[in-house]
Amino acid sequence: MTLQQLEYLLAVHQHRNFLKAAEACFVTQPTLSMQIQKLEEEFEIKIFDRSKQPISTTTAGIEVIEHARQVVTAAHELSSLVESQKGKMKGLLRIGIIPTLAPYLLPLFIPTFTKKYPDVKLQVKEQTTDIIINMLKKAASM
Amino acid sequence: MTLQQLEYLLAVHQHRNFLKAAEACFVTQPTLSMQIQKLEEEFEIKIFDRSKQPISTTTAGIEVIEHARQVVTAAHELSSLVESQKGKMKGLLRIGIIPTLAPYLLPLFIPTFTKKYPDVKLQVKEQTTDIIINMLKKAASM
DNA sequence: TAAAAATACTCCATAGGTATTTTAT
DNA sequence: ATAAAATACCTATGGAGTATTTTTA
Repeated sequence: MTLQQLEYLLAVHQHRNFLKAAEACFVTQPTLSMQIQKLEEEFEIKIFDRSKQPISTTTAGIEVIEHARQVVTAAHELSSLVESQKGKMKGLLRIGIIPTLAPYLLPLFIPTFTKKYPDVKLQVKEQTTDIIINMLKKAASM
Repeated sequence: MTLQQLEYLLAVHQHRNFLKAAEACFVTQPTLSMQIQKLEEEFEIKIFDRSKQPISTTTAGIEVIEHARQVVTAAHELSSLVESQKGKMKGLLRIGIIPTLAPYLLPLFIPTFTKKYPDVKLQVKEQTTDIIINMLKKAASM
C-alpha cells in the first residue's frame, strides 16, 4: 500500500472513470489502472465494479475508501504543516554582549530581529568578555 | 513522502538510534539513513539532531512526527479493516425458487447459509419457472 | 579506540510511459 | 462504432543491499 495508490483510489471513486481520474492525477490511464489492480490484489478485495458503465464502487470498496480518505487527508495535513514551517526560524537564541556596547547595539538589533523572527526567543546576557568566553566554552562542550 | 519513510521516522524517534531503528524496520542502517535524509531534504527541515549522542529530535521535528504518527496510524487502521473484510462474504443474494421445491429445499439451505455468511442478506422469491427466467433476463440487462 | 551515522557503489524491482488489444455501450 | 479499461512491453528511477569512510564519545 502506498500513498500514491490511495490517492488514485480516491480519484477513481470520485470521477467514476479511469481516464479522467488518471488525468486528475497527472498520470496515464494504464499507470493508474495498474496501481489500482495491485492494490486490489494486495488487499484481496475488489474495490471497483468495472462490469458496467459508469463503473461503481463495491460495498467493501466504499469502506476501504472512507479509511483511505483519512490516510490521505492526514498526509496532506502533514504536508501543510511542513510547508508552514519551511524556512521558519524558531527556538532559542542566546546572546552574550559586553555592557559597554549593549545600550548602543541592542536597540538597533532587537526590534528588527523580533519582527523578522517572531518565533525565536531571545536571551541576552550582559557580561565581561572573559565571562562570555567561559560560558561559550561550557556551552560548546555540552 | 512515502508511508515507508514515515514509519522509519517514527522508529528513529522512538529508538533514538539509527541502527536499532533499522533493525526494528527489518532494513539495514544505510537504507534507513538514506530515506530519512531524503525526507528531510524534501521537507527542507532537519528532523533529527545527529551532532551528539544519543541523537535528539529537533523542535520542528517533533511536530512533524506527531502528524506522521497520525498518518501511519490511519494507514494501519486501513490495513486492519481490509484484514477483517478479507474473504468475508457480504451484500445481497437474491434467490428465485419454484413453490414446489421451496418447502423442501429452503429449510435445509437457509439455516446453514445464514450461519456461515451472517453478513449476506437473503431475498427469496417463490415464482413459476418462466417468471423467474424473465426476472433473470431483466436483472442481467441492468 | 569503539560505536554510530554517512557515503560510495551496485543491483534489481517497479512505477510510469507508449502502443495495442479487449470489452462494454 | 465508439468509448473505456486491460494488457504487453520497455525504460528509468530509486529503494535496498554490501563495503567502507567519517564522525562522535
